[in-house]
Amino acid sequence: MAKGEETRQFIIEKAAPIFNTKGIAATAMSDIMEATKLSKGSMYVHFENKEVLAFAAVDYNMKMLGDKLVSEISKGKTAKEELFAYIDFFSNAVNPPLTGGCPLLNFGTEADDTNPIVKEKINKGCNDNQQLLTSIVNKGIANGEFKPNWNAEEFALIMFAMMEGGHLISRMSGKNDKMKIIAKTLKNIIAENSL
Amino acid sequence: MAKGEETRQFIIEKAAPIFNTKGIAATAMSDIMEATKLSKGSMYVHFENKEVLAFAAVDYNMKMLGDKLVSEISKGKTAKEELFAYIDFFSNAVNPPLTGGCPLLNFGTEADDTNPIVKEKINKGCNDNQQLLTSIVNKGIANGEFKPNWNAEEFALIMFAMMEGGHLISRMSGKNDKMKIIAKTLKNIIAENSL
DNA sequence: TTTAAAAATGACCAATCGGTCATTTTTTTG
DNA sequence: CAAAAAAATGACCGATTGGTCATTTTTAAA
Repeated sequence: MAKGEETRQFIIEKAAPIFNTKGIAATAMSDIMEATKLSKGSMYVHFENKEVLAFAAVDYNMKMLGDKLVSEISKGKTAKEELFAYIDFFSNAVNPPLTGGCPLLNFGTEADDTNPIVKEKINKGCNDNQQLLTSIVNKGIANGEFKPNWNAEEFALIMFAMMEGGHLISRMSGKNDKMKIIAKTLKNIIAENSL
Repeated sequence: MAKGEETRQFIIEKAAPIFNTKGIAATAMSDIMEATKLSKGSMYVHFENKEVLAFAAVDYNMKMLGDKLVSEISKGKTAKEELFAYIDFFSNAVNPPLTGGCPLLNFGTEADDTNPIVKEKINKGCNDNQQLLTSIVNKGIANGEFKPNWNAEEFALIMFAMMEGGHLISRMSGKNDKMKIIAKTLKNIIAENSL
């Protein structure tokens, strides 16, 4: 990797958790300068403005989360184990896999009325998550693991919505008890649809 | 109402939807000045600083939403109708009852790592919503409307989480189809637990 | 090793931020 | 109606914002 691209990636890595924690509007370029120990001029060598850096940070956060998620899911041997791995992966909202919590929730609520580009990125992230869940359920149906009449898309939607809502609730309370109940409920639904 | 209190309320009313749309950090006092057509000095007669105004705006948004919600719910004659009214009330995320969408989602995700006071306000809002749902279900159980073994608290949690998650999903897509599926699913669960 | 290109620097800029305050205007009170 | 109190004004302040650019330093190519 050329030096320029190396620095660019380094800046994104340092900026991503700051944007995810403070939000795009509340994050100043000076915050990134402090985190990277780089000068202001250097930042603008690699990013034409703050917005472009924010876009890259949003992408990076989503990719990191997705990679970690896929890595966890791939440990499951059956469709059921994969769904359980998904649930467990997001079940600790107090100490989430990403600094600042779920980027879909964070950037989505900030962007929804102000930033159509970020909004569309998050929309894609939501759809990707649901499609991932849908495909796991459908695989399990094809496997003979799950009941053939189980509505995969509908379950994927319900599960994703419940986990995002649970994430919000748990982060507000600073406690994980309600997320645990949601996880348990989802696992029960999966068990009910297992053969 | 004294003139001072009148102006104070007027400022809050104008500021509330702006904060709920743009977020606390991204809302400038100049935005409020423009919306109220009041001078900067006047703002600081009624609010010692922006943070205090933001607190008042958060409270106002939550109270407005709660009042509208209670007003809708009170139209229901049975516990089941009340739950359905709750669902319908929040089912249009594209044109939500409050400008900017759900303040619990908006302020919660902005405040979670940066503003403990707002965070606690939102935490209380989440708990109040769940308690409201819990009490409706318990009333229905006492009524003989619902199955006596239905876990009211657990359902309240699941329903609230699903609606918040659905709200996020629908606002990102700009479409209401998935929120409708969530509403239908919740109504099915209620029907299954009805006698 | 020389040289051209890329990267890094930090002083500098205009605009905007939250906030203050002496002054004027309006409202309330006696 | 007069006097006191409260409310409203807008010029002004220092700090910070995102962003620029001439200059220096580092890297890569010949």
